[in-house]
Amino acid sequence: MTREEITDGRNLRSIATKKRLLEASKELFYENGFEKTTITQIIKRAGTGYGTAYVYFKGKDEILTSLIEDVMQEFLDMANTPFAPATKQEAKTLIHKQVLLFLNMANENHQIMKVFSEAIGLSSTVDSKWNEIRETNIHYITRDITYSQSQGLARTDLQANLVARFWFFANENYQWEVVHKKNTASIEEIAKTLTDMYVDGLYIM
Amino acid sequence: MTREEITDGRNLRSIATKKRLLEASKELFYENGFEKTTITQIIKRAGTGYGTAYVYFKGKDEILTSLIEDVMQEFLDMANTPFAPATKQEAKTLIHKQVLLFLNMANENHQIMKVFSEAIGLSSTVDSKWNEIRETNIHYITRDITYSQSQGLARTDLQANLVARFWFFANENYQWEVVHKKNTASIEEIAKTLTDMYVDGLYIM
DNA sequence: AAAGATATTGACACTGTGTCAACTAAACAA
DNA sequence: TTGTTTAGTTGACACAGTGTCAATATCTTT
Repeated sequence: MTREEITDGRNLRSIATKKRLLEASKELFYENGFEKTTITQIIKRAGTGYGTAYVYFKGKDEILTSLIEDVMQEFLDMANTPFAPATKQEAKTLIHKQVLLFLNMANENHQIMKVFSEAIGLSSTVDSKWNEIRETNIHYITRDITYSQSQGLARTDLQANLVARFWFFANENYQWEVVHKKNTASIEEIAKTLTDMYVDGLYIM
Repeated sequence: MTREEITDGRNLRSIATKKRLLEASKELFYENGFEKTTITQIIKRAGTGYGTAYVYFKGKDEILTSLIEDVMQEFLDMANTPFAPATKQEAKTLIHKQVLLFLNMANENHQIMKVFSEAIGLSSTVDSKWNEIRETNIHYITRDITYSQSQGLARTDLQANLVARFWFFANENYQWEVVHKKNTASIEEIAKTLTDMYVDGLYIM
């Protein structure tokens, strides 16, 4: 209820310290990746003592999660987009837009996403965060497919949740390719191919 | 040319030592995973001295790669299966069979595959090994799609290599689900859904 | 200015890796 | 058989990184 905005000198200092630690971490993660960055490197660049890092964060993991929180929220928000097409063509347009959004977000945040992808598998916290994003996305895709099926737009002989995973997995992997700048085709081309395959495979007519 | 089968007592002993190290490693990897297993644990179970492990392997990575070599070869071999369907229906049958093979192999070798998946991202050697498998598979899938396109069986408005990645990515992720026993549906159901979506999206008629 | 509260610090204990000089044991030569 | 060489084994050591905590510094309040 009451926003405790205690802003005496000490508090301001501690806020600044935490910020310096985060800034330094971000820089180092971008430069050398997550694993190769050590706490010692971070505190040196931030100009603090070793123990200070552990005052603000439980460890390297928590520093990273702190840094990626915003991007992850974007991903979660993006998942729940209104979807109520009346025709197959309309569905295609909506889905295409969605794929583009997804891939472009990956592209724009490729630096932090790269660190993120490295940390999946390295840190169980990051891992479960990504799984949350995954399952949330799949959940909403399933909902959209079910809707299309109920409208007679999509074939009903396929299980919505299985198709949803299929679709998300393909998107996810292309996303990582984009993040690592390994994509052999342009984002636009990728989006077009993915959408065409998907919609023509799932939708009727 | 000349197979140097020196099998004096010393050599036999060293072979046995290496084998013991591999056995112990396998057991521990299965029990506690790759990362949590330490060299000390391994040499204790193998009944050797600490340094001995480093005589036979450069480190934990090399022990693992040694253990997964066989499975990986299987994956590589599997990729290059004859594919020359005359009709869409025939293509569907062949592809369905292939997906089943892929997922079943993952299922049968789920223990070692689980360790494998953990080590991807943790070890650059393992990572690049998996990438090799990936690219090889995608290469052959691309070849098959191109063939189908040339036969007038598949639509030509989609880039074969992009579709191939799309397809492989979906398979790969389902494979990991199977490996981690996270799959929500049976292997048969998964294979059916994947194949239907894919073939109906890509093939004509 | 003394006391109290908060923030900062680096030395320390701990875990794990990889190396290497010393050691042991088998094979061979005389 | 014994001495020598060669192959195989070993654990102590140096090193790198983590996380903790008692001591210290700095700011705020009385």
